[in-house]
Amino acid sequence: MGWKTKQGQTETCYKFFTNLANPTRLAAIEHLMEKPMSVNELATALKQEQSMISHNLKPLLQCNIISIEKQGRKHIYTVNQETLNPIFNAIKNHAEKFCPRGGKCLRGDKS
Amino acid sequence: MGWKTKQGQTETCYKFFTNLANPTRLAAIEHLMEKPMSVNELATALKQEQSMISHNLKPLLQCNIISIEKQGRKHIYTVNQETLNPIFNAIKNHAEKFCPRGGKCLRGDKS
DNA sequence: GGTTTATATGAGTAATTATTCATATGAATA
DNA sequence: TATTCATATGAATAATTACTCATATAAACC
Repeated sequence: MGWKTKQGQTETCYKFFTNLANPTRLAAIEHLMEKPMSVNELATALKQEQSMISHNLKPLLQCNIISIEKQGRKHIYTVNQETLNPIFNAIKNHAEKFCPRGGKCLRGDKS
Repeated sequence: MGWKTKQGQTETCYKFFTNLANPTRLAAIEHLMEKPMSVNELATALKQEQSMISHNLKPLLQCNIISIEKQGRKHIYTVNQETLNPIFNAIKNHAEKFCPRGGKCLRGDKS
């Protein structure tokens, strides 16, 4: 496809949004925003398999949406608040301002 | 899945990011940011079928990421700059600050 | 060094999402 | 009102992405 070789913001954004357009990864991010955690802690919190969490953290790490700090055999993941806060705020504002009834249009609700 | 019924930012963001995590839709947005356009103008600019453009504009419209103004038989689409500008700026900053060599990590480049 | 604990990886399958082609709708104009 | 132009929709298929299970790696501790 043409866009794959195209330089510019579109391509950069595509990768970025792709990383965030996943419920497991977003839930992980939401939890990590509360406090940094290890893979198993996240797996427990999200009631998901450890391998699934690992698989999903990987692309976030590659994009520096999260970072890792190894403490012994635990890997503690931390979110990049500097990047994510403004984005989440922008979406929150969007939902409030442009979406009727508290962002209903953003929730897969067809009514 | 649990997250589908869960209230809150995660779910709202999921729908939002899903809409943007697509190369065709991002390319359309990029073009519409230059100037508002009709479906056929976009199809020509992106070298894509008209029906593909229509299919892709639909979810963006539902989320108010773009808006429509009907001029006769033409449907002119306009991007919601108020929402998109801060998000794209945040990603641009992220790429510059956190990604080596101009955001290479965001471009599916494994090197 | 062997064992336990923590995380990562690979490969196959399931689920989701995108795209295409045919056709429907709907507005303008002859 | 028949025709043309512009867009939307539906349904089938293609492509992508997520998930699961088995297993590998790797650090800590005995």
